[in-house]
Amino acid sequence: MNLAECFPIWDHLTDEERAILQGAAVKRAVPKGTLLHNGSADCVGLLVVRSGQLRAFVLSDEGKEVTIYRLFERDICLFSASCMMQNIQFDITIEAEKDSELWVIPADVYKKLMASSLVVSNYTNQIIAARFSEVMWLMEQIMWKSFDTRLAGFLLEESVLDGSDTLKITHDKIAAHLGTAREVVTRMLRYFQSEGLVSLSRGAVELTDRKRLQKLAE
Amino acid sequence: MNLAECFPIWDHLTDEERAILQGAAVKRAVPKGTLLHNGSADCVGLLVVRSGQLRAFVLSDEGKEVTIYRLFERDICLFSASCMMQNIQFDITIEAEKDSELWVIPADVYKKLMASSLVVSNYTNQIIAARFSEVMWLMEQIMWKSFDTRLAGFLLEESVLDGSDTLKITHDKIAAHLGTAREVVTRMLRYFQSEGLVSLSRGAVELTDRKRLQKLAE
DNA sequence: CTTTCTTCTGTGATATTGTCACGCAAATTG
DNA sequence: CAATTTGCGTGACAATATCACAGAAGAAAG
Repeated sequence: MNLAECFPIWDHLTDEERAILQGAAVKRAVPKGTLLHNGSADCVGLLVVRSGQLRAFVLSDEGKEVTIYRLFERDICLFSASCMMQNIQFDITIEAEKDSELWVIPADVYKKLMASSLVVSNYTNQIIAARFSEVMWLMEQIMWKSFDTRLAGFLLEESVLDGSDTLKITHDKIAAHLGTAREVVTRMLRYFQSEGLVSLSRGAVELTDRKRLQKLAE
Repeated sequence: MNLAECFPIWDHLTDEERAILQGAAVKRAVPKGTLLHNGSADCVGLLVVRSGQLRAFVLSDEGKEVTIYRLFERDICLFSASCMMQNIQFDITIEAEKDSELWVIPADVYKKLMASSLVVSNYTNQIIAARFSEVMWLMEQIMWKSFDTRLAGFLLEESVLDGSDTLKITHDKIAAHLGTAREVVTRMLRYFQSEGLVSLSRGAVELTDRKRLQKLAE
């Protein structure tokens, strides 16, 4: 997967701009679990996902987490380069959720490009707006959906991403994704199991009744 | 308050761009309580606050609310023109919280400007990033702060905005701002009163111990 | 100035979710 | 195989949300 395929605006760039991007971009392969960006501590630069999957989440002082969105093939992670926008006043953490291959584009290179290219600037706008939308969606979920609904939705989403009915995931991880406590997940999963929606085993959740889960998730 | 004073980038626009903006902008005065934008139902265009105060909030299906941010003099409200960005996938509602004077700039005019002016595009970026930051802040508050903390913070903020220690506000309104139920607000306020932090009367909350409220709000 | 109506507040009962404090069992390591 | 780590289960309790009222203060109507 080359850069051109990841940037839908590639065709609208000048030869010079393409050269700058191509010249500055560095390939990087990271194994599952790698921490790619840690709040305001670093400013690795723009990450472009060539393959694999990243997770963006918020970390509280006490170490609690909530996943705010995911990044897949061709997605661009701006917030690993949030230092280049002084108006971004929050910290996000990014980790590789699967073994991934990335392009890394230094923040200052992209910043210059944004400052000089209308196409890049407008495209960046689109990206931020898209992430913003995901966060708003999450907020509405957190505020107004009950936990069973959110859990059912999460399980279904995971099973789509994994392409399998049996999720290899611990209650702890699920809790971190949803921003709640492990016990809460355990209890709800047991309830789901008693209702025949899932089947549980150590480190795994098997979805046994997608239809009813779907209904729960609305 | 003219347009130039509201756009920090005014000096960086071409004469033509200024003329376009100036020609398209319409003054509008609205009384407190006016609904300026209602989800995806309309697309009034960009709102620029000449004076007064606006409130942006999210509305659930059941009619519950949370305030996500406010707009003051010189602030620009993009989301009343969110129709011009197809990546914005959420609905917010905007209302005048005080009698306000606005400039209204038609969405298509601004859209064209954004598509042709690097300065405008980058500035729009900044605005979105700023709003995004406010929403992220709110999310962290909702997720990880207890309700007494949030309430104390809200009361202090209100008293700054009103420039008074005695807030003319009902428990219902407070609940809508914070996205919770009226009873919850009532109970916490009673507790605050029993602790000597506030003094309550019908339709009003008087802050009697700012220091301890501040400490509560961290 | 009463009466009526509406808005705002208070409160108990109950449901849901979060927190704390454990204990146990399955894997993993030495 | 013993020791340790990791994941899960559970009861007790705290915080917040929901529901169902009831009463009180102010506004409107007569």
